[in-house]
Amino acid sequence: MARDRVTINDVARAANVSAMSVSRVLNGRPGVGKQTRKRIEEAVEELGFRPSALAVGFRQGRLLGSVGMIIPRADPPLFSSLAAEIDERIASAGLTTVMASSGRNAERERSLARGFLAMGFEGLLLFSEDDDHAYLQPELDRGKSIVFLGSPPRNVRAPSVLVDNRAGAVDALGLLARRGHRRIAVVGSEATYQASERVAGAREAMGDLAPAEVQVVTTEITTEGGYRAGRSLLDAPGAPTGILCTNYLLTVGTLRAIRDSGRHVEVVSFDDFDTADLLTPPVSAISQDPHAIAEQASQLLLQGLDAGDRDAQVTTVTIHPRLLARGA
Amino acid sequence: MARDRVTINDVARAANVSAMSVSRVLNGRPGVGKQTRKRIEEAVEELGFRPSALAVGFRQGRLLGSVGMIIPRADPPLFSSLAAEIDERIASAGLTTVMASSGRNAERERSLARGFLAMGFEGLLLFSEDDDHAYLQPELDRGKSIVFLGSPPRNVRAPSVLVDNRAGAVDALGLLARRGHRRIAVVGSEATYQASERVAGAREAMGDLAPAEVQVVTTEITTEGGYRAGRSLLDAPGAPTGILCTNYLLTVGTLRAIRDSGRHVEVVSFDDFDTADLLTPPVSAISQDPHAIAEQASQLLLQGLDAGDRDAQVTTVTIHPRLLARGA
DNA sequence: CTGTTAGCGCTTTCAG
DNA sequence: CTGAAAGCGCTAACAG
Repeated sequence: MARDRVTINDVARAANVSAMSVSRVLNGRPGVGKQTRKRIEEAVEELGFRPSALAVGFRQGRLLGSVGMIIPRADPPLFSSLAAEIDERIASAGLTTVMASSGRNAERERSLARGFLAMGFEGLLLFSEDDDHAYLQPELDRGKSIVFLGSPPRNVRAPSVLVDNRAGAVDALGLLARRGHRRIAVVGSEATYQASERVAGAREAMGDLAPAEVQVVTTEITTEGGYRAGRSLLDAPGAPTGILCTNYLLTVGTLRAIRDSGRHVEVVSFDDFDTADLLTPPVSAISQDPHAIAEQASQLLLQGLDAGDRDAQVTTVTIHPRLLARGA
Repeated sequence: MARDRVTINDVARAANVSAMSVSRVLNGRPGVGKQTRKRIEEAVEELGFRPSALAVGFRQGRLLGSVGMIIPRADPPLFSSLAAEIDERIASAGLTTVMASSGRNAERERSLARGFLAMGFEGLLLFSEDDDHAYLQPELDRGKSIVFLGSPPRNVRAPSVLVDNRAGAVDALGLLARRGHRRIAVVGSEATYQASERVAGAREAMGDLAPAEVQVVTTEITTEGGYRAGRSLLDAPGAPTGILCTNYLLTVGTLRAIRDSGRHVEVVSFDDFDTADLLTPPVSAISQDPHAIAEQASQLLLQGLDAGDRDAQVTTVTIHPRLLARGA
């Protein structure tokens, strides 16, 4: 029973009124008698009627109350905590954040971004790993509010909240050098914008660190990749005594490699994580403050939503990550 | 320019054809001449036309290709890894997973669940913390595929993938007892179904553990709550030597309390986490295998989507969590 | 307080 | 190969 969608007309018929009265009741609008209202409410309940958000959205030309957020993956702690923080702020502005993950696939990222906007979401938070965003020009022209997170918009003008990845990497190497390490390694990756910025930062800093030697190993962004990179560093002669890992997963893998090697190696992790202070020895970290990023991002997004048509100047916020020196 | 939504009619006009031909081209359907097709494609490009997913969905009565997933929060590692695993599987079935988090608020959870279904998603994965799901009856009657994760459907029949939380807690206490601990504590919470099941399991097991003494402390599910609970246990006389933490956040907080107290305490964590094996001493864990859960959940969901109208029997899959004994 | 009309953007159906 | 008509469910705008 009730296999077919129950429409507003079914309710109207059951309550012996017009669809308009039902609509008014549904939306809590005045202009319906107490009796009638009651009959309608009963009919709604009876039939299990749910207004089709699709029809409403279609009618209004947009889906009110929702913004989209696209992240590369749901599981890295940074993305998930950022997502949670942003979600909270958007929620307290009375909106719903709808998320999807691109699975680190640019094609999927694009179709999600377009899809969300086509579904009538008026705002989009885009944690992009794509290197061209020109395809979003039409939706920007149409006044959609798009905020880039973590990596800058390419070939398109839009507000963004960025992190100074290079500076973070420089700080991290500085700490290792200050702590007396002379053989330093960087376990990194070129797979994403963030990762390669960090590696680039490390490369830039190398010159200033003499007499310390810095070697860079790149690998895929997985714990396994980190483990292999760590093993290869530690098994070779002249193994490093200090390592910067440019990503959480690489940190975990490298830490396992260090444990298995039995050596004492100091690690700095780009991206802090819950248990960094609990490890022995504690792991120092470059922390991208999720609060700060979430705060800026949600503010920019909400501003963009309000802005309506006037195209405000495009804001870029760059956050300098903090070095959390632990141990020693 | 292009402030207003570009519609299929604008494209049709620009290309000097009817809307139907544009529609055919858009959907890759045959029956359009090469020349015409080309003109239309150019006009689409020119105008930056994007078909309104809202209009299409409305027309078809549903939003094809998407399923919804609701999680309590995006940041706990278990939810985020589960979300990522499920997303992957749904994606390889050619569908998109759209996520939202309830912020641990039952009201929000309901409106999201209804909202997703009202938006025309045909499937919903619900990681619920609500204790009544009768409100979903109408959508189930209408043939929506809803799969419950982690906690059972209440007052409604729907497939679910559950974890035997009690058994996990029993296993964990068993490990501590086997390892010779005679003063054991449980840091838990009654705030959610999962948490209270675990505490209940621990209470059940207490009798069988004599001569060990087991005390239970409940607190809020945050690292701070775990820290406070840990401190209160460790500062009191007869402090426990083994602690079961029934939730990741509680584990982190308790571990900090242990570190600060300078004591040696063995911890078992309900829910494994990346760095559990890297801590000193290593932290044993009760692991809810995200792969297994994701596998079952996505399968049930996809089955439900295919099922159409025939209401198959309602499947409940219960997964027995694994004890990962570490150290010692 | 209540109802009628019209149309949002798209696609199905049926004619040419 | 192409187009005209009709309608999906809902709500503004306008009667009554």
